Amino acid sequence: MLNRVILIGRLTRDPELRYTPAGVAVTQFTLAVDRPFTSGGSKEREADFINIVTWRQLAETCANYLRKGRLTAVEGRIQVRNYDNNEGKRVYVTEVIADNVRFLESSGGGNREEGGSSNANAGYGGGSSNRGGGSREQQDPFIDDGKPIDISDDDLPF
Amino acid sequence: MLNRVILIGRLTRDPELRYTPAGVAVTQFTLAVDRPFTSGGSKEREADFINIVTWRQLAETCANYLRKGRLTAVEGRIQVRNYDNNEGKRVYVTEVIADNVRFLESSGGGNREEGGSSNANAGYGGGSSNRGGGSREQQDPFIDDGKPIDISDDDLPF
Amino acid sequence: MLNRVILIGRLTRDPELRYTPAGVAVTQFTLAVDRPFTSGGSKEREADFINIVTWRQLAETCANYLRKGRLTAVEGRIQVRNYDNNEGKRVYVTEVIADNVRFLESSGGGNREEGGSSNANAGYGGGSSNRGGGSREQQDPFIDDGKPIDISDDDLPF
Amino acid sequence: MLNRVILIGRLTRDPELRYTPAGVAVTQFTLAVDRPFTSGGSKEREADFINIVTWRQLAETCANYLRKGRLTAVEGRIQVRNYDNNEGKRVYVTEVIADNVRFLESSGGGNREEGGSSNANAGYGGGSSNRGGGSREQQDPFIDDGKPIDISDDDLPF
DNA sequence: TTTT
DNA sequence: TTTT
Repeated sequence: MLNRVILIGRLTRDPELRYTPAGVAVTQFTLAVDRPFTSGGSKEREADFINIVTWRQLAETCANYLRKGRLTAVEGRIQVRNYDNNEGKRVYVTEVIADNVRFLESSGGGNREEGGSSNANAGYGGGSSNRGGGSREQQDPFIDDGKPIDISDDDLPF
Repeated sequence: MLNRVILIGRLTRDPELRYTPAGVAVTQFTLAVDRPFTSGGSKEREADFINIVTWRQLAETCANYLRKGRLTAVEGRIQVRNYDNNEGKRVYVTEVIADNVRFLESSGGGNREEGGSSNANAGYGGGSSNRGGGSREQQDPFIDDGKPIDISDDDLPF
Repeated sequence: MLNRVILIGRLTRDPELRYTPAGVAVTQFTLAVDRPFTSGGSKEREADFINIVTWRQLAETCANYLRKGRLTAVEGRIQVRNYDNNEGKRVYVTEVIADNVRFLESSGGGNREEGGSSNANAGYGGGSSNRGGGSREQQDPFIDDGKPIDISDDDLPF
Repeated sequence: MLNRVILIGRLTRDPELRYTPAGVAVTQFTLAVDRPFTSGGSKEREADFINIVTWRQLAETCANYLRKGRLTAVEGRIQVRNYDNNEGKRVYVTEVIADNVRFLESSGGGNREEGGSSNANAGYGGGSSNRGGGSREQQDPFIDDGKPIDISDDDLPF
């Protein structure tokens, strides 16, 4: 009936872009979301590692501009898939299907692998527009203003 | 950093109340949340089955008043636990830790097991106040007004 | 950047459907959302009265099926408009622009004006399809199943 | 019943800290939240300017560390107050009462008034602990790690 | 101007 | 393993 999730956290690694056999772009990444407390006596801050999936144009934009370590806001819904693994056991997978992603940090801010970002973008961008279709020409949105970026998907079923 | 979930769906079965060795009440149930679309050519409405966990006073109230089939709103955060199963394989479990639950349907409305509700309440309520501590005397909130109920936990870590 | 609101409350009166000069449907209603506490010594439950605006197809469906007193979930974003009133003073108006509305109560449940619903629907529905265009033929969704209804707008700017 | 808001935007000015006659800290600020589209033919990005109110410890922390222009996430609920103005007319005020605020930018990042931040903090901090009570000694959380800060209120009524 |  |  109603299923809404909003998360802010950091990517645990660079996003992974793939294509379905029909050529639809899918990007997956994991968000580390710090818990609002420390458990037990531990001074260590714990986090939940939450799998995010994006589709189509949003997938391509995420693949182009998100990188490991970036602070990111994600809006979407929880989806629970299940499949039978190779031992015939049913496995349940919970993911957040994002329909709105906000890049809260420009390439310069707090990213440990400086300079890697624009290089990787070119690679991803080139590949995607050749294979997946639907990818408009994009510029690195961080180049001219340093402002966070807003992107949404078109809200189609997936 | 920020982790917020809001769901509306129906319980797939009666909630299960347990107690930790330290006597803390924990209630679990599953919410069936209809997806906003039908996939492929199917006319069948699909749902996500999302596991909900509540603690302490909120756990007792949920065990007392929620029943299979009831339309319910849940507010909380996504938590990902992992443990090693008996084959030494790491298993990941995703749950929503609820801190706010709203009962959107009184016992009369759309429930197939009419009258079962107040009976079960007594059973649960008696058990919980003996074992778990912290349970104040409660009346069936549906008796006198038929209004939805609001309950929240105290927001402590768990 | 990100602006998300989720409310559950009851309509303070029947929704009002209008049309812009260009023929676009707009429906407004107010949601009474009980506060999670009682202020001061008062036993009275207070509420916030929050103005909701819906557009186009969602507006027509809300006008057709929502009625005073109905428990309703609304998802949307906060919008702040301002205009200069007839004394030349700037007035600020805050509304929630809904893109998703869930009817949590069928016509039978908790509505004091029994039977008024289907009558009013016909009136609204007839008027709207004549004037506004874009309104598909609709049946009362409560007739055959008594399930809550899900409706969303098409996510266009407004 | 349920009333949840999540916003990400930038402060339009420095926050304002006041105290009630009873000595309770209240901080107000306005968040500029860019709309997800541009209206009409305009290339200008529009924003909603949303008033935020925080209470007690959260108020003091916001006053200490938030500054004009900072990217900030706010979680809370919509509240509608009304009062009669000096012409005897009823005025309605809509605000977001925040119970959770996340500072998404450290003092260095994207702030146009460089260096102003730590100075102002000291001023506010000193004042608040003298007048308001309840303010624990705090360090500038940005000094040692550059990570965003998480703060919540104690969830009491206000 | 407010709902249950 | 699922609800209406």
